[in-house]
Amino acid sequence: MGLDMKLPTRDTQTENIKFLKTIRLFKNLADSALISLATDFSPCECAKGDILFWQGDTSADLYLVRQGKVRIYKMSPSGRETSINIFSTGDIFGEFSAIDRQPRSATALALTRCLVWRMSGDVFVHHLRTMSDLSLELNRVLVSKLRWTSEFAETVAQYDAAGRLLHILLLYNQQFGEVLEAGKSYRLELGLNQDDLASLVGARREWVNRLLQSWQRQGWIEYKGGKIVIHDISRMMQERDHRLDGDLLESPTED
Amino acid sequence: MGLDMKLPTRDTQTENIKFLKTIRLFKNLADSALISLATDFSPCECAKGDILFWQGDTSADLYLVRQGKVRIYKMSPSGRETSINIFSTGDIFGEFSAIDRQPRSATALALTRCLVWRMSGDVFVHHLRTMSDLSLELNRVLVSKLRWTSEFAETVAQYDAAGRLLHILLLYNQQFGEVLEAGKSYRLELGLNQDDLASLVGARREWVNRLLQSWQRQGWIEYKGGKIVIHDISRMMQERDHRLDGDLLESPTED
DNA sequence: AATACGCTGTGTCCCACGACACATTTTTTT
DNA sequence: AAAAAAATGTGTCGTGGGACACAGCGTATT
Repeated sequence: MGLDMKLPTRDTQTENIKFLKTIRLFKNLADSALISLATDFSPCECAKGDILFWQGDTSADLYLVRQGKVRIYKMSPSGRETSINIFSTGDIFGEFSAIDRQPRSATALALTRCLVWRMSGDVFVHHLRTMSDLSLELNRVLVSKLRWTSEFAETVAQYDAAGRLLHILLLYNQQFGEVLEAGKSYRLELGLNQDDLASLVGARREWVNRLLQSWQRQGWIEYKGGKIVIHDISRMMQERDHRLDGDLLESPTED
Repeated sequence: MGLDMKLPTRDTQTENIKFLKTIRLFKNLADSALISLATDFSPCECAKGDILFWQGDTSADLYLVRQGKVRIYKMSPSGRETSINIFSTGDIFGEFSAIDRQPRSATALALTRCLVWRMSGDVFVHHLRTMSDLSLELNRVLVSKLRWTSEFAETVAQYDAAGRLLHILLLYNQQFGEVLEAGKSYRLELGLNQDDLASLVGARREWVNRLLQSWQRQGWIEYKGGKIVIHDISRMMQERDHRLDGDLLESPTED
């Protein structure tokens, strides 16, 4: 969109190594290991709108985002888009299929023009096998994802629709929100319309609309064309927690 | 409860090895590796109702169920118990904390008298570090759990309460159901009362009761004191899918 | 400029499900 | 066996939120 700068296609080796060191998965590795990894990544530029892989296909490459944003999404059986993840510089994705050779569970779409590094799944597994530190760190990374995902899975059902919407917005804000005033206001630009949001939280578009409207009227957020400005994040978090099943009796909050 | 047989406290070494080979995480390992693992597990008998670890504590042992059932559950902030998982013979749990040294995210409770094998987290990590096959297989196991959990997280919100209950019952049935007639009827003994089921699916006990009653009246299941007999599993699956958001328009099923 | 299509706002109706209130049954304790 | 506690069954009422219908709007297309 507004990104018109040149993508860095010709980094020097030391720059590459420095970059790899910023990735959690790689940060504990020796330089020699990093060099070996770096040579097995092949840079690959893609245009906005390009598809890196499709849900269901059997490719098994691993990707590392060097520049830009990639969106991972899934189609539900009813054909609606569900579950979103946005990866940007420094994030790794596609590792599931590299590791277990199962078909892709989602589609990866370049949201902006971007530069990604790609490594074949076989090569990655080879590195895992030979670098025990890498494999161990991957264990840790996967465990932390799993903790997070389980936490999420276990709590979704405890929220009502409004709680789920707040929950998801706050989660995305943590990941992608641009800070306007720390602990207070943020800008979230997900490129999701109300239909997308609705399918994410398992609600109807109309209801999402009404919720957003009402929060907007309360002055907590501003919603305009997929862009959300959060004015009072702590109020939103409070409201979300308030909507946890069973919490409803307590805390005599009047509005 | 009805389990009065002796727990096997003194298996021979070959029996132990044979047992370890039935575990997905270990099944590809060489015998020498298995022997080394087996000696680092210490068997540990516990009574029904014993707590193996508490949510929040900093123990980091890994457990392998040799006999019996263990339930993993969590307290929501509002103090309600959310049951997450039930493990039985051959299942491994507690590996998260062993790997990342974070506090336990849930409590482990022995549902029956059971025999578990325990290994210190440090020792386990040591094995991971020295057996690359083990670490690799752990990565695969974690990825498959992640795929499963994400899938679950993404779909829960799409079901109504009845759909979620069906969904969970069918999942548990896959894991623990005793086959009465393949593809038709099963017996499920979870040791969960209606309150537990309700907290699992984010519904009220009374509603769960009404749902179970109604399915019972339809002849699909039988519910008695925590034991569920499924009479017509395909009918239940059909009903569950029917309740997936967005599927409601199609399939003119009359009942 | 005109038609069209995708997104957003809002009203109206209605049912799935939560809240509360008890009755009844089963299990546990003494 | 009696008493207490836990779990289950059922009625009544209120509401969150889904279904449907249609009215702006904005921005692509011709």
